[in-house]
Amino acid sequence: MSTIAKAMELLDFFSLERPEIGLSDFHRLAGRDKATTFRHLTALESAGLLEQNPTTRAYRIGPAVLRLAHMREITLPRRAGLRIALPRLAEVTGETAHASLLDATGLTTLAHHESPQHSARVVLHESRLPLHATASGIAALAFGGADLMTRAKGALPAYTETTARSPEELDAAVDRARSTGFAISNQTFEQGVTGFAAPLFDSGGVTGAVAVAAVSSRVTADLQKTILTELRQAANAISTNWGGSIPPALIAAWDANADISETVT
Amino acid sequence: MSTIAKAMELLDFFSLERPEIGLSDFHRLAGRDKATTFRHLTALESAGLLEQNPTTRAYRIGPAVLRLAHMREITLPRRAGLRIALPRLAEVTGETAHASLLDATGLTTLAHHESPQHSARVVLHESRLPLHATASGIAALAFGGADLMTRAKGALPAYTETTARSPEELDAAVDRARSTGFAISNQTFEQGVTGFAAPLFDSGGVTGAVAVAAVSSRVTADLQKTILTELRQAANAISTNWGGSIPPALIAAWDANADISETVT
DNA sequence: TGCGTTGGTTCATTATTTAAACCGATGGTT
DNA sequence: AACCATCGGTTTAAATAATGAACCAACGCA
Repeated sequence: MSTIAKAMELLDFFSLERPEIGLSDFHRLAGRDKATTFRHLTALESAGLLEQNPTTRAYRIGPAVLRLAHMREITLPRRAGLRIALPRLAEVTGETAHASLLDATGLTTLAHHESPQHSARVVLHESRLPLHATASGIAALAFGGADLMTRAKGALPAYTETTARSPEELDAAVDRARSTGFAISNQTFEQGVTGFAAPLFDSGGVTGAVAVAAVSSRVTADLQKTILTELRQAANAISTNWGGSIPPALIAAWDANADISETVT
Repeated sequence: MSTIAKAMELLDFFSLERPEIGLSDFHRLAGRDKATTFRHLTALESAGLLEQNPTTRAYRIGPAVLRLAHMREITLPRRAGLRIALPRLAEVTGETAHASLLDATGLTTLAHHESPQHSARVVLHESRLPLHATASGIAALAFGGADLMTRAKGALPAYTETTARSPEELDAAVDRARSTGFAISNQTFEQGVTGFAAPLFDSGGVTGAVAVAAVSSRVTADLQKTILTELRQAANAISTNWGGSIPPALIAAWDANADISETVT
Protein backbone atom coordinates (compact mmCIF):
# COMPACT_ATOMS: atom_id res chain seq x y z
CA MET A 1 0.00 0.00 0.00
CA SER A 2 1.30 3.44 -0.83
CA THR A 3 2.11 5.81 2.00
CA ILE A 4 -0.33 8.26 0.53
CA ALA A 5 -3.13 5.73 0.84
CA LYS A 6 -2.05 4.99 4.40
CA ALA A 7 -2.25 8.65 5.28
CA MET A 8 -5.64 9.00 3.64
CA GLU A 9 -7.01 6.06 5.57
CA LEU A 10 -6.60 8.12 8.70
CA LEU A 11 -9.31 10.44 7.46
CA ASP A 12 -11.79 7.57 7.47
CA PHE A 13 -11.61 7.24 11.24
CA PHE A 14 -13.45 10.49 11.66
CA SER A 15 -17.20 10.40 12.05
CA LEU A 16 -19.91 12.52 13.59
CA GLU A 17 -19.50 10.48 16.76
CA ARG A 18 -15.72 10.82 16.75
CA PRO A 19 -14.89 14.22 15.28
CA GLU A 20 -11.57 14.63 17.08
CA ILE A 21 -8.88 11.98 17.44
CA GLY A 22 -5.58 12.18 19.31
CA LEU A 23 -2.24 10.74 18.21
CA SER A 24 -2.41 7.70 20.48
CA ASP A 25 -5.97 6.93 19.43
CA PHE A 26 -4.94 7.10 15.78
CA HIS A 27 -1.99 4.85 16.53
CA ARG A 28 -4.34 2.27 18.01
CA LEU A 29 -7.16 2.67 15.48
CA ALA A 30 -4.90 2.41 12.47
CA GLY A 31 -2.66 -0.22 14.04
CA ARG A 32 0.40 1.53 12.71
CA ASP A 33 3.52 2.69 14.45
CA LYS A 34 3.14 5.83 16.48
CA ALA A 35 6.00 7.63 14.75
CA THR A 36 4.58 6.73 11.35
CA THR A 37 1.12 7.83 12.36
CA PHE A 38 2.51 11.07 13.70
CA ARG A 39 4.29 11.87 10.46
CA HIS A 40 1.18 11.11 8.46
CA LEU A 41 -0.89 13.37 10.66
CA THR A 42 1.52 16.28 10.46
CA ALA A 43 1.71 15.89 6.70
CA LEU A 44 -2.06 16.04 6.44
CA GLU A 45 -2.08 18.96 8.80
CA SER A 46 0.39 21.01 6.82
CA ALA A 47 -1.81 20.49 3.80
CA GLY A 48 -4.76 21.87 5.75
CA LEU A 49 -6.74 18.65 5.57
CA LEU A 50 -6.38 18.32 9.32
CA GLU A 51 -5.86 20.79 12.13
CA GLN A 52 -5.14 20.39 15.80
CA ASN A 53 -7.47 21.45 18.54
CA PRO A 54 -5.20 24.00 20.21
CA THR A 55 -6.19 22.94 23.72
CA THR A 56 -6.39 19.14 23.52
CA ARG A 57 -3.92 18.71 20.61
CA ALA A 58 -6.36 16.23 19.10
CA TYR A 59 -6.70 16.25 15.34
CA ARG A 60 -9.84 17.21 13.46
CA ILE A 61 -10.86 17.91 9.87
CA GLY A 62 -9.10 21.02 8.61
CA PRO A 63 -10.28 24.09 6.74
CA ALA A 64 -8.87 23.03 3.37
CA VAL A 65 -11.72 20.60 2.83
CA LEU A 66 -14.17 23.50 2.97
CA ARG A 67 -12.37 25.13 0.07
CA LEU A 68 -12.26 21.88 -1.91
CA ALA A 69 -15.89 21.07 -1.26
CA HIS A 70 -16.91 24.56 -2.22
CA MET A 71 -15.00 24.27 -5.47
CA ARG A 72 -16.51 20.95 -6.35
CA GLU A 73 -20.01 22.13 -5.69
CA ILE A 74 -19.47 25.26 -7.81
CA THR A 75 -18.01 23.46 -10.78
CA LEU A 76 -19.96 20.23 -10.50
CA PRO A 77 -23.22 21.11 -8.82
CA ARG A 78 -24.92 18.11 -7.34
CA ARG A 79 -26.93 19.45 -4.46
CA ALA A 80 -28.64 21.95 -6.74
CA GLY A 81 -30.29 19.13 -8.68
CA LEU A 82 -31.81 17.78 -5.49
CA ARG A 83 -33.43 20.94 -4.25
CA ILE A 84 -36.73 20.32 -5.99
CA ALA A 85 -36.84 16.54 -6.28
CA LEU A 86 -35.97 15.63 -2.71
CA PRO A 87 -38.50 17.79 -0.83
CA ARG A 88 -41.22 16.64 -3.22
CA LEU A 89 -40.29 13.02 -2.66
CA ALA A 90 -40.46 13.50 1.09
CA GLU A 91 -43.72 15.40 0.96
CA VAL A 92 -45.65 13.10 -1.35
CA THR A 93 -44.53 9.91 0.38
CA GLY A 94 -44.65 11.31 3.90
CA GLU A 95 -41.32 9.64 4.64
CA THR A 96 -37.64 10.60 4.70
CA ALA A 97 -35.98 11.08 1.31
CA HIS A 98 -32.25 11.16 0.70
CA ALA A 99 -29.73 11.07 -2.11
CA SER A 100 -26.20 9.76 -1.98
CA LEU A 101 -23.09 9.87 -4.11
CA LEU A 102 -21.07 6.85 -5.17
CA ASP A 103 -17.32 6.75 -4.70
CA ALA A 104 -14.64 4.09 -4.68
CA THR A 105 -15.69 2.50 -1.42
CA GLY A 106 -19.35 3.23 -0.85
CA LEU A 107 -22.02 5.86 -0.76
CA THR A 108 -21.88 9.29 0.81
CA THR A 109 -25.14 10.98 1.77
CA LEU A 110 -25.40 14.24 -0.12
CA ALA A 111 -28.65 15.60 1.22
CA HIS A 112 -31.80 14.43 2.92
CA HIS A 113 -35.25 15.75 3.53
CA GLU A 114 -37.71 14.69 6.19
CA SER A 115 -41.44 14.86 5.84
CA PRO A 116 -43.20 16.91 8.48
CA GLN A 117 -46.29 14.75 7.96
CA HIS A 118 -45.60 12.23 10.69
CA SER A 119 -44.05 12.89 14.03
CA ALA A 120 -42.41 9.47 13.80
CA ARG A 121 -40.03 9.46 10.88
CA VAL A 122 -36.70 8.04 9.94
CA VAL A 123 -33.80 10.18 11.07
CA LEU A 124 -30.56 9.53 9.26
CA HIS A 125 -27.40 9.67 11.27
CA GLU A 126 -24.90 7.91 9.11
CA SER A 127 -23.28 9.85 6.29
CA ARG A 128 -21.55 6.76 4.87
CA LEU A 129 -23.74 3.96 3.56
CA PRO A 130 -22.49 0.40 2.95
CA LEU A 131 -23.21 -0.98 -0.50
CA HIS A 132 -24.43 -4.40 0.53
CA ALA A 133 -26.80 -3.40 3.34
CA THR A 134 -28.77 -0.46 2.01
CA ALA A 135 -31.36 -0.06 -0.72
CA SER A 136 -29.24 2.74 -2.18
CA GLY A 137 -26.23 0.45 -2.31
CA ILE A 138 -28.13 -2.39 -3.98
CA ALA A 139 -29.57 0.03 -6.55
CA ALA A 140 -26.11 1.31 -7.38
CA LEU A 141 -24.71 -2.23 -7.61
CA ALA A 142 -27.53 -3.36 -9.89
CA PHE A 143 -26.67 -0.80 -12.54
CA GLY A 144 -23.00 -0.19 -11.83
CA GLY A 145 -19.86 -1.89 -13.10
CA ALA A 146 -18.65 -5.37 -12.20
CA ASP A 147 -15.68 -4.00 -10.27
CA LEU A 148 -18.06 -2.26 -7.91
CA MET A 149 -19.69 -5.59 -7.18
CA THR A 150 -16.42 -7.35 -6.41
CA ARG A 151 -15.47 -4.54 -4.07
CA ALA A 152 -18.82 -4.76 -2.33
CA LYS A 153 -18.37 -8.50 -1.80
CA GLY A 154 -15.01 -7.89 -0.15
CA ALA A 155 -16.59 -7.29 3.24
CA LEU A 156 -20.14 -8.03 4.28
CA PRO A 157 -20.65 -6.88 7.84
CA ALA A 158 -24.09 -7.67 9.25
CA TYR A 159 -26.01 -4.70 10.66
CA THR A 160 -29.27 -6.47 11.37
CA GLU A 161 -30.60 -10.02 11.11
CA THR A 162 -31.69 -9.48 7.52
CA THR A 163 -28.44 -8.01 6.17
CA ALA A 164 -27.07 -10.01 3.24
CA ARG A 165 -24.42 -12.22 4.78
CA SER A 166 -23.03 -14.07 1.75
CA PRO A 167 -22.09 -13.12 -1.82
CA GLU A 168 -24.97 -15.30 -3.00
CA GLU A 169 -27.53 -13.43 -0.93
CA LEU A 170 -26.15 -10.17 -2.23
CA ASP A 171 -26.31 -11.43 -5.82
CA ALA A 172 -29.95 -12.34 -5.32
CA ALA A 173 -30.82 -8.91 -3.96
CA VAL A 174 -28.99 -7.17 -6.78
CA ASP A 175 -30.64 -9.38 -9.42
CA ARG A 176 -34.03 -8.52 -7.97
CA ALA A 177 -33.22 -4.83 -8.18
CA ARG A 178 -32.00 -5.20 -11.74
CA SER A 179 -35.19 -6.85 -12.90
CA THR A 180 -37.62 -4.51 -11.12
CA GLY A 181 -35.63 -1.28 -11.43
CA PHE A 182 -35.86 -0.62 -7.70
CA ALA A 183 -33.99 -1.83 -4.66
CA ILE A 184 -36.08 -2.57 -1.61
CA SER A 185 -34.38 -3.41 1.65
CA ASN A 186 -36.38 -4.59 4.60
CA GLN A 187 -34.49 -3.54 7.72
CA THR A 188 -31.10 -4.62 6.38
CA PHE A 189 -29.26 -1.63 7.82
CA GLU A 190 -31.43 -0.41 10.66
CA GLN A 191 -34.23 -2.02 12.58
CA GLY A 192 -37.66 -0.66 11.74
CA VAL A 193 -36.55 1.06 8.55
CA THR A 194 -37.51 -0.10 5.07
CA GLY A 195 -35.51 1.42 2.25
CA PHE A 196 -36.59 2.01 -1.35
CA ALA A 197 -34.01 3.20 -3.86
CA ALA A 198 -33.36 3.91 -7.51
CA PRO A 199 -29.97 4.54 -9.12
CA LEU A 200 -28.84 7.95 -10.33
CA PHE A 201 -26.81 8.61 -13.47
CA ASP A 202 -24.62 11.34 -14.83
CA SER A 203 -22.92 11.34 -18.21
CA GLY A 204 -20.56 8.60 -17.11
CA GLY A 205 -23.03 6.10 -15.66
CA VAL A 206 -24.18 5.32 -12.15
CA THR A 207 -23.07 7.99 -9.69
CA GLY A 208 -25.37 7.49 -6.76
CA ALA A 209 -28.87 6.68 -5.63
CA VAL A 210 -32.01 8.38 -4.50
CA ALA A 211 -33.95 6.68 -1.75
CA VAL A 212 -36.90 6.79 0.59
CA ALA A 213 -36.36 5.53 4.12
CA ALA A 214 -39.77 4.59 5.51
CA VAL A 215 -40.91 3.49 8.93
CA SER A 216 -41.43 -0.23 8.32
CA SER A 217 -44.66 -0.50 10.27
CA ARG A 218 -46.22 2.13 8.05
CA VAL A 219 -45.41 0.47 4.71
CA THR A 220 -48.54 -0.74 2.90
CA ALA A 221 -49.02 -1.86 -0.70
CA ASP A 222 -50.47 1.56 -1.46
CA LEU A 223 -47.63 3.50 0.11
CA GLN A 224 -45.09 1.29 -1.64
CA LYS A 225 -46.73 2.01 -4.99
CA THR A 226 -46.63 5.75 -4.32
CA ILE A 227 -43.01 5.59 -3.25
CA LEU A 228 -41.89 3.66 -6.31
CA THR A 229 -43.77 5.94 -8.70
CA GLU A 230 -42.26 9.01 -7.10
CA LEU A 231 -38.83 7.44 -6.90
CA ARG A 232 -38.90 6.82 -10.62
CA GLN A 233 -39.74 10.45 -11.33
CA ALA A 234 -37.11 11.70 -8.89
CA ALA A 235 -34.39 9.48 -10.38
CA ASN A 236 -35.32 10.76 -13.80
CA ALA A 237 -35.29 14.41 -12.80
CA ILE A 238 -32.05 14.26 -10.84
CA SER A 239 -30.19 12.22 -13.45
CA THR A 240 -31.24 14.68 -16.15
CA ASN A 241 -30.07 17.56 -14.00
CA TRP A 242 -26.72 15.83 -13.54
CA GLY A 243 -26.26 15.47 -17.28
CA GLY A 244 -27.09 11.79 -17.39
CA SER A 245 -29.95 9.69 -18.63
CA ILE A 246 -31.78 6.57 -17.52
CA PRO A 247 -30.42 3.57 -19.47
CA PRO A 248 -32.94 1.68 -21.65
CA ALA A 249 -32.58 -1.47 -19.53
CA LEU A 250 -33.79 0.41 -16.47
CA ILE A 251 -36.71 2.03 -18.28
CA ALA A 252 -37.73 -1.43 -19.53
CA ALA A 253 -37.51 -2.85 -16.01
CA TRP A 254 -39.62 -0.03 -14.65
CA ASP A 255 -42.23 -0.38 -17.39
CA ALA A 256 -42.46 -4.14 -16.95
CA ASN A 257 -43.16 -3.72 -13.26
CA ALA A 258 -45.34 -0.64 -13.39
CA ASP A 259 -48.53 -2.45 -12.44
CA ILE A 260 -47.04 -5.07 -10.20
CA SER A 261 -47.03 -4.02 -6.60
CA GLU A 262 -46.00 -6.92 -4.46
CA THR A 263 -45.56 -5.78 -0.93
CA VAL A 264 -42.28 -6.12 0.91
CA THR A 265 -41.78 -9.62 2.30
CA MET B 1 9.47 16.77 1.32
CA SER B 2 7.28 13.83 2.22
CA THR B 3 5.45 12.05 -0.56
CA ILE B 4 2.22 12.78 1.25
CA ALA B 5 2.90 16.50 1.06
CA LYS B 6 3.79 16.15 -2.61
CA ALA B 7 0.52 14.43 -3.31
CA MET B 8 -1.43 17.02 -1.38
CA GLU B 9 0.19 19.82 -3.33
CA LEU B 10 -1.59 18.52 -6.38
CA LEU B 11 -4.89 19.53 -4.82
CA ASP B 12 -3.75 23.15 -4.77
CA PHE B 13 -3.66 23.34 -8.55
CA PHE B 14 -7.42 23.19 -8.69
CA SER B 15 -9.32 26.44 -8.82
CA LEU B 16 -12.62 27.70 -10.07
CA GLU B 17 -10.92 28.54 -13.34
CA ARG B 18 -9.25 25.14 -13.58
CA PRO B 19 -11.62 22.61 -12.02
CA GLU B 20 -10.37 19.63 -14.03
CA ILE B 21 -6.75 18.75 -14.72
CA GLY B 22 -5.37 15.92 -16.84
CA LEU B 23 -2.31 13.81 -16.06
CA SER B 24 0.00 15.65 -18.46
CA ASP B 25 -1.15 19.03 -17.17
CA PHE B 26 -0.46 17.94 -13.62
CA HIS B 27 2.94 16.67 -14.70
CA ARG B 28 3.76 20.10 -16.11
CA LEU B 29 2.15 22.17 -13.35
CA ALA B 30 3.81 20.29 -10.53
CA GLY B 31 7.08 19.90 -12.38
CA ARG B 32 7.31 16.30 -11.25
CA ASP B 33 7.80 13.15 -13.24
CA LYS B 34 4.76 11.87 -15.04
CA ALA B 35 4.91 8.41 -13.50
CA THR B 36 5.25 9.94 -10.04
CA THR B 37 2.39 12.28 -10.68
CA PHE B 38 0.27 9.43 -11.93
CA ARG B 39 0.87 7.38 -8.82
CA HIS B 40 -0.03 10.31 -6.63
CA LEU B 41 -3.20 10.96 -8.55
CA THR B 42 -4.40 7.38 -8.42
CA ALA B 43 -3.66 7.26 -4.70
CA LEU B 44 -5.74 10.37 -4.14
CA GLU B 45 -8.43 8.96 -6.36
CA SER B 46 -8.72 5.68 -4.49
CA ALA B 47 -9.19 7.70 -1.32
CA GLY B 48 -12.05 9.58 -2.96
CA LEU B 49 -10.35 12.95 -2.76
CA LEU B 50 -10.18 12.95 -6.54
CA GLU B 51 -12.24 11.34 -9.26
CA GLN B 52 -11.81 11.08 -12.98
CA ASN B 53 -14.12 12.63 -15.48
CA PRO B 54 -15.26 9.43 -17.21
CA THR B 55 -15.15 10.98 -20.67
CA THR B 56 -12.02 13.12 -20.62
CA ARG B 57 -10.13 11.13 -17.95
CA ALA B 58 -9.16 14.44 -16.38
CA TYR B 59 -9.07 14.56 -12.61
CA ARG B 60 -11.36 16.65 -10.44
CA ILE B 61 -12.21 17.01 -6.75
CA GLY B 62 -13.81 13.81 -5.50
CA PRO B 63 -16.89 13.15 -3.42
CA ALA B 64 -14.98 12.34 -0.23
CA VAL B 65 -14.36 16.03 0.42
CA LEU B 66 -18.11 16.58 0.59
CA ARG B 67 -18.34 14.09 3.42
CA LEU B 68 -15.38 15.64 5.24
CA ALA B 69 -16.63 19.19 4.80
CA HIS B 70 -20.06 18.16 6.01
CA MET B 71 -18.54 16.59 9.10
CA ARG B 72 -16.43 19.60 9.91
CA GLU B 73 -19.31 21.98 9.50
CA ILE B 74 -21.54 19.84 11.73
CA THR B 75 -19.03 19.43 14.53
CA LEU B 76 -17.31 22.80 14.23
CA PRO B 77 -19.81 25.24 12.77
CA ARG B 78 -18.18 28.28 11.27
CA ARG B 79 -20.62 29.50 8.66
CA ALA B 80 -23.40 29.62 11.23
CA GLY B 81 -21.59 32.39 13.07
CA LEU B 82 -21.51 34.51 9.94
CA ARG B 83 -25.17 34.36 9.04
CA ILE B 84 -26.13 37.45 11.02
CA ALA B 85 -22.92 39.47 11.10
CA LEU B 86 -22.03 39.37 7.42
CA PRO B 87 -25.34 40.55 5.91
CA ARG B 88 -25.49 43.35 8.47
CA LEU B 89 -21.97 44.43 7.64
CA ALA B 90 -22.83 44.53 3.94
CA GLU B 91 -26.08 46.38 4.48
CA VAL B 92 -24.84 49.08 6.83
CA THR B 93 -21.70 49.82 4.81
CA GLY B 94 -23.30 49.39 1.41
CA GLU B 95 -20.26 47.42 0.27
CA THR B 96 -19.27 43.77 -0.06
CA ALA B 97 -18.52 41.93 3.16
CA HIS B 98 -16.68 38.65 3.43
CA ALA B 99 -15.08 36.38 5.98
CA SER B 100 -12.19 34.00 5.44
CA LEU B 101 -10.53 31.17 7.30
CA LEU B 102 -6.80 30.93 7.95
CA ASP B 103 -4.87 27.77 7.16
CA ALA B 104 -1.23 26.88 6.78
CA THR B 105 -0.70 28.73 3.51
CA GLY B 106 -3.24 31.52 3.30
CA LEU B 107 -6.85 32.47 3.62
CA THR B 108 -9.88 30.69 2.24
CA THR B 109 -13.07 32.66 1.69
CA LEU B 110 -15.81 31.13 3.81
CA ALA B 111 -18.74 33.30 2.84
CA HIS B 112 -19.47 36.69 1.39
CA HIS B 113 -22.39 39.02 1.15
CA GLU B 114 -22.95 41.81 -1.32
CA SER B 115 -24.94 44.93 -0.62
CA PRO B 116 -27.86 45.55 -2.96
CA GLN B 117 -27.48 49.27 -2.29
CA HIS B 118 -25.21 50.11 -5.20
CA SER B 119 -25.30 48.61 -8.64
CA ALA B 120 -21.51 48.91 -8.76
CA ARG B 121 -20.06 46.71 -6.08
CA VAL B 122 -17.09 44.50 -5.53
CA VAL B 123 -17.60 40.99 -6.80
CA LEU B 124 -15.26 38.44 -5.33
CA HIS B 125 -13.96 35.77 -7.61
CA GLU B 126 -11.00 34.41 -5.78
CA SER B 127 -11.60 31.88 -3.03
CA ARG B 128 -7.94 31.91 -1.97
CA LEU B 129 -6.50 35.13 -0.65
CA PRO B 130 -2.75 35.84 -0.38
CA LEU B 131 -1.58 37.00 3.05
CA HIS B 132 0.64 39.86 1.94
CA ALA B 133 -1.69 41.50 -0.57
CA THR B 134 -5.08 41.66 1.10
CA ALA B 135 -6.45 43.52 4.09
CA SER B 136 -7.65 40.21 5.49
CA GLY B 137 -4.16 38.77 5.21
CA ILE B 138 -2.50 41.76 6.88
CA ALA B 139 -5.05 41.64 9.70
CA ALA B 140 -4.34 37.95 10.27
CA LEU B 141 -0.58 38.55 10.16
CA ALA B 142 -0.79 41.43 12.63
CA PHE B 143 -2.30 39.24 15.32
CA GLY B 144 -1.04 35.81 14.29
CA GLY B 145 2.12 33.92 15.15
CA ALA B 146 5.62 34.69 13.93
CA ASP B 147 5.73 31.54 11.81
CA LEU B 148 2.80 32.86 9.80
CA MET B 149 4.78 35.98 9.02
CA THR B 150 7.86 34.09 7.86
CA ARG B 151 5.69 31.97 5.61
CA ALA B 152 4.03 35.06 4.17
CA LYS B 153 7.42 36.58 3.41
CA GLY B 154 8.43 33.47 1.50
CA ALA B 155 6.80 34.70 -1.68
CA LEU B 156 5.55 38.19 -2.41
CA PRO B 157 3.96 38.21 -5.86
CA ALA B 158 2.77 41.65 -6.97
CA TYR B 159 -0.86 41.88 -7.99
CA THR B 160 -1.05 45.64 -8.49
CA GLU B 161 1.36 48.55 -8.32
CA THR B 162 0.68 49.02 -4.61
CA THR B 163 1.19 45.41 -3.49
CA ALA B 164 3.87 45.08 -0.83
CA ARG B 165 6.96 44.01 -2.72
CA SER B 166 9.55 43.58 0.04
CA PRO B 167 9.54 42.10 3.55
CA GLU B 168 10.11 45.64 4.86
CA GLU B 169 7.00 47.00 3.16
CA LEU B 170 5.02 44.08 4.51
CA ASP B 171 6.36 44.66 8.01
CA ALA B 172 5.29 48.29 7.81
CA ALA B 173 1.76 47.38 6.73
CA VAL B 174 1.46 44.77 9.47
CA ASP B 175 2.79 47.17 12.12
CA ARG B 176 0.22 49.73 11.04
CA ALA B 177 -2.53 47.13 11.38
CA ARG B 178 -1.27 46.07 14.78
CA SER B 179 -1.32 49.62 16.13
CA THR B 180 -4.72 50.60 14.73
CA GLY B 181 -6.48 47.25 15.06
CA PHE B 182 -7.54 47.28 11.41
CA ALA B 183 -5.85 46.45 8.14
CA ILE B 184 -6.55 48.81 5.28
CA SER B 185 -5.30 47.93 1.84
CA ASN B 186 -5.56 50.42 -0.98
CA GLN B 187 -5.83 48.42 -4.20
CA THR B 188 -3.08 45.98 -3.24
CA PHE B 189 -4.85 42.97 -4.67
CA GLU B 190 -7.27 44.34 -7.23
CA GLN B 191 -7.47 47.70 -8.95
CA GLY B 192 -10.28 49.90 -7.72
CA VAL B 193 -10.89 47.89 -4.56
CA THR B 194 -10.05 49.12 -1.08
CA GLY B 195 -10.08 46.48 1.62
CA PHE B 196 -10.78 46.92 5.34
CA ALA B 197 -10.27 43.97 7.64
CA ALA B 198 -10.19 42.85 11.24
CA PRO B 199 -8.88 39.54 12.56
CA LEU B 200 -11.12 36.77 13.86
CA PHE B 201 -10.33 34.53 16.81
CA ASP B 202 -11.42 31.19 18.15
CA SER B 203 -10.23 29.57 21.35
CA GLY B 204 -6.80 28.97 19.85
CA GLY B 205 -6.05 32.41 18.46
CA VAL B 206 -6.32 33.99 15.04
CA THR B 207 -8.34 31.82 12.68
CA GLY B 208 -9.33 34.21 9.95
CA ALA B 209 -10.50 37.68 9.12
CA VAL B 210 -13.66 39.58 8.39
CA ALA B 211 -13.43 42.25 5.74
CA VAL B 212 -15.24 44.85 3.71
CA ALA B 213 -14.22 45.22 0.07
CA ALA B 214 -15.25 48.69 -1.04
CA VAL B 215 -15.20 50.41 -4.40
CA SER B 216 -12.20 52.73 -3.94
CA SER B 217 -13.79 55.76 -5.58
CA ARG B 218 -16.62 55.62 -3.07
CA VAL B 219 -14.45 55.62 0.06
CA THR B 220 -14.80 58.81 2.10
CA ALA B 221 -13.73 59.59 5.65
CA ASP B 222 -17.31 59.06 6.72
CA LEU B 223 -17.71 55.73 5.02
CA GLN B 224 -14.38 54.55 6.38
CA LYS B 225 -15.47 55.43 9.89
CA THR B 226 -18.71 53.49 9.44
CA ILE B 227 -16.88 50.50 8.03
CA LEU B 228 -14.34 50.38 10.86
CA THR B 229 -17.01 50.71 13.52
CA GLU B 230 -19.06 47.92 11.98
CA LEU B 231 -16.01 45.78 11.37
CA ARG B 232 -15.14 45.96 15.03
CA GLN B 233 -18.61 44.81 16.02
CA ALA B 234 -18.62 42.04 13.44
CA ALA B 235 -15.20 40.75 14.51
CA ASN B 236 -16.41 40.70 18.07
CA ALA B 237 -19.64 38.88 17.29
CA ILE B 238 -18.09 36.28 15.03
CA SER B 239 -15.13 35.57 17.32
CA THR B 240 -17.48 35.10 20.26
CA ASN B 241 -19.60 32.74 18.20
CA TRP B 242 -16.49 30.76 17.32
CA GLY B 243 -15.56 30.34 20.95
CA GLY B 244 -12.81 32.94 20.90
CA SER B 245 -12.32 36.40 22.29
CA ILE B 246 -10.66 39.61 21.16
CA PRO B 247 -7.21 39.87 22.79
CA PRO B 248 -6.65 42.88 25.09
CA ALA B 249 -3.97 44.28 22.78
CA LEU B 250 -6.49 44.53 19.95
CA ILE B 251 -9.17 46.13 22.14
CA ALA B 252 -6.59 48.67 23.27
CA ALA B 253 -5.60 49.40 19.67
CA TRP B 254 -9.22 49.86 18.69
CA ASP B 255 -9.96 52.13 21.63
CA ALA B 256 -6.87 54.25 20.99
CA ASN B 257 -7.96 54.84 17.44
CA ALA B 258 -11.68 55.13 17.95
CA ASP B 259 -11.86 58.86 17.24
CA ILE B 260 -9.07 59.07 14.74
CA SER B 261 -10.33 58.70 11.20
CA GLU B 262 -7.49 59.37 8.81
CA THR B 263 -8.58 58.60 5.29
CA VAL B 264 -6.84 56.06 3.13
CA THR B 265 -3.68 57.45 1.59
C1' DT C 1 7.67 8.45 44.78
C1' DG C 2 6.18 5.59 41.07
C1' DC C 3 3.07 4.26 37.43
C1' DG C 4 0.49 5.04 33.25
C1' DT C 5 -0.74 8.16 30.29
C1' DT C 6 -0.15 11.78 26.81
C1' DG C 7 2.26 14.02 22.41
C1' DG C 8 6.48 14.01 20.13
C1' DT C 9 11.60 12.72 18.51
C1' DT C 10 15.71 10.05 17.03
C1' DC C 11 18.39 7.01 13.82
C1' DA C 12 19.98 2.71 11.60
C1' DT C 13 17.50 -0.47 8.62
C1' DT C 14 14.48 -1.32 4.97
C1' DA C 15 11.21 -0.81 1.58
C1' DT C 16 8.98 2.41 -1.31
C1' DT C 17 9.30 6.09 -4.38
C1' DT C 18 11.44 7.95 -8.25
C1' DA C 19 12.45 9.10 -13.20
C1' DA C 20 14.02 7.72 -18.01
C1' DA C 21 12.44 5.22 -21.46
C1' DC C 22 8.72 2.83 -23.54
C1' DC C 23 3.87 1.59 -25.02
C1' DG C 24 -0.59 1.80 -27.41
C1' DA C 25 -4.37 4.85 -28.57
C1' DT C 26 -6.28 9.09 -30.22
C1' DG C 27 -6.66 13.17 -33.08
C1' DG C 28 -5.31 16.55 -36.18
C1' DT C 29 -2.21 17.71 -40.58
C1' DT C 30 -0.29 17.41 -44.81
C1' DA D 1 -2.48 7.21 -45.91
C1' DA D 2 1.47 8.26 -43.67
C1' DC D 3 2.94 11.37 -40.23
C1' DC D 4 3.55 13.54 -35.86
C1' DA D 5 2.32 15.23 -31.47
C1' DT D 6 -0.07 14.30 -27.51
C1' DC D 7 -2.81 11.76 -24.57
C1' DG D 8 -3.06 8.34 -20.32
C1' DG D 9 -0.61 4.78 -18.51
C1' DT D 10 3.41 1.13 -17.54
C1' DT D 11 7.99 -0.73 -16.71
C1' DT D 12 12.95 -0.85 -14.82
C1' DA D 13 17.37 -0.14 -11.79
C1' DA D 14 18.84 3.47 -8.82
C1' DA D 15 17.96 6.71 -5.16
C1' DT D 16 15.47 8.47 -1.65
C1' DA D 17 12.16 8.51 1.73
C1' DA D 18 9.35 5.66 5.00
C1' DT D 19 9.67 2.79 8.90
C1' DG D 20 9.58 1.29 13.90
C1' DA D 21 12.03 0.24 18.35
C1' DA D 22 13.61 2.83 21.76
C1' DC D 23 13.67 7.15 24.03
C1' DC D 24 12.05 12.00 25.92
C1' DA D 25 9.56 15.25 28.60
C1' DA D 26 5.28 16.47 30.60
C1' DC D 27 0.97 15.64 32.80
C1' DG D 28 -2.51 13.26 35.99
C1' DC D 29 -3.19 10.26 39.57
C1' DA D 30 -2.60 7.65 43.78
